[in-house]
Amino acid sequence: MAPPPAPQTMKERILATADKLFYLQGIRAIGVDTIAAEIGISKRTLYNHFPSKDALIAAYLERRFVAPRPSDKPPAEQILATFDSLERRFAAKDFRGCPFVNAVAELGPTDRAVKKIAIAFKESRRVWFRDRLNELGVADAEALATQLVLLVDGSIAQDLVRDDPAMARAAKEAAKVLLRNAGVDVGVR
Amino acid sequence: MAPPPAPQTMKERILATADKLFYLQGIRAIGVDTIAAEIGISKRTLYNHFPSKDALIAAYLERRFVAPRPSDKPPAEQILATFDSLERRFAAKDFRGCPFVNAVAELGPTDRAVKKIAIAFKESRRVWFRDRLNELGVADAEALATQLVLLVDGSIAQDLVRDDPAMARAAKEAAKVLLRNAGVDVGVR
DNA sequence: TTTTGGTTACACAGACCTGTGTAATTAGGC
DNA sequence: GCCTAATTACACAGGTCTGTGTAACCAAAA
Repeated sequence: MAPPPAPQTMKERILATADKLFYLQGIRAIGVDTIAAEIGISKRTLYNHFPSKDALIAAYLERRFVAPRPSDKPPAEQILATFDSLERRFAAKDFRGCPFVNAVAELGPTDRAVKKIAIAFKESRRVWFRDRLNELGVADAEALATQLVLLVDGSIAQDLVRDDPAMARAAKEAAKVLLRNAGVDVGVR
Repeated sequence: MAPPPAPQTMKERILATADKLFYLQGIRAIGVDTIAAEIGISKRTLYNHFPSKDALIAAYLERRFVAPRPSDKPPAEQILATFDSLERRFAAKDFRGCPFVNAVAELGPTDRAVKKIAIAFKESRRVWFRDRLNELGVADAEALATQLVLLVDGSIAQDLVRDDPAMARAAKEAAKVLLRNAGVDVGVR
């Protein structure tokens, strides 16, 4: 039924390893040598698949840019589930904040390409919230969606420095207040 | 009346320059040579004042750690004014996110010293909100204070990638809802 | 078998980094 | 004038980084 485990292409192996190292230790902190050594390939092979480290960085971020899969749960539940999933990710010891925000923070105002991807990602998340809110018939879905992404990114930043998964719960409680204030039913208070 | 412009000590000049460069371009992106050259001093002089770059980084962050000055305005106003001040900072072209979050993102899980300072800073901000909320007699000041810092850090992260000062206004509106929900009078809706 | 394409080992250029060593120079306090 | 302390110029060690050049190798396809 399931297709046989697709033999990972070399490119994918490189990307997966770059992802792990870049995300956990920082993009500037990891050299291409380190990535190649981790896989056990030569640096030459890596450069045969990516013309430069910058290209690898861009591919790393693009690979992180996955759309949330559609759900058939009620929109309000979907929204709140976001924060539960956040809490689970915070609890994992390999959580290190938002890769897009981190990349922008690290690579600075220099790197236009990185910033562009980060903006697209953030906007996609905001739009996802907005669409769910529209399904709920919320009046100013745009504004509320923005407020919800603030809670998401705020809890991520806080957890990054404090390592406290409770930040996700705090964000969820705040989100409930905002939703209720917009007329959304989020269960008994 | 005003004291004569205190002749900036060498140490302060170094710190001020390190601050500008570290903050705007990133800590890893700036070498000590660059800092010395920017001031027009020799690298040797810099190392006479700071034993290592790590020490300079720590001093940079500690210098950024300034307590908000006490105000005699009503607590609710003080809280909301936080977001106005945030909006002004976002509008400045030299805003580049929270230096503490950026440092943690950049220097990774490696640097304990940096993380420690960042945690202390974030906690001090939370406590400041909590104290204002207690003055207002809010029931669960701890929880609400946490939610407010989420909005602050969320808007900072969003502005970092999107360069959109409106994030501060969105955070302020959300804060108003949360405050009103806690029984605080924040003016007519 | 021969060809082809990806891979490896390895050296290397050129740049940048942190940190040190040293001797000459400057400037202020006495 | 003299002493002291900071500063300077400058070289350099030792490390890291990105990216390239090259010749050998291996496996599978033709």
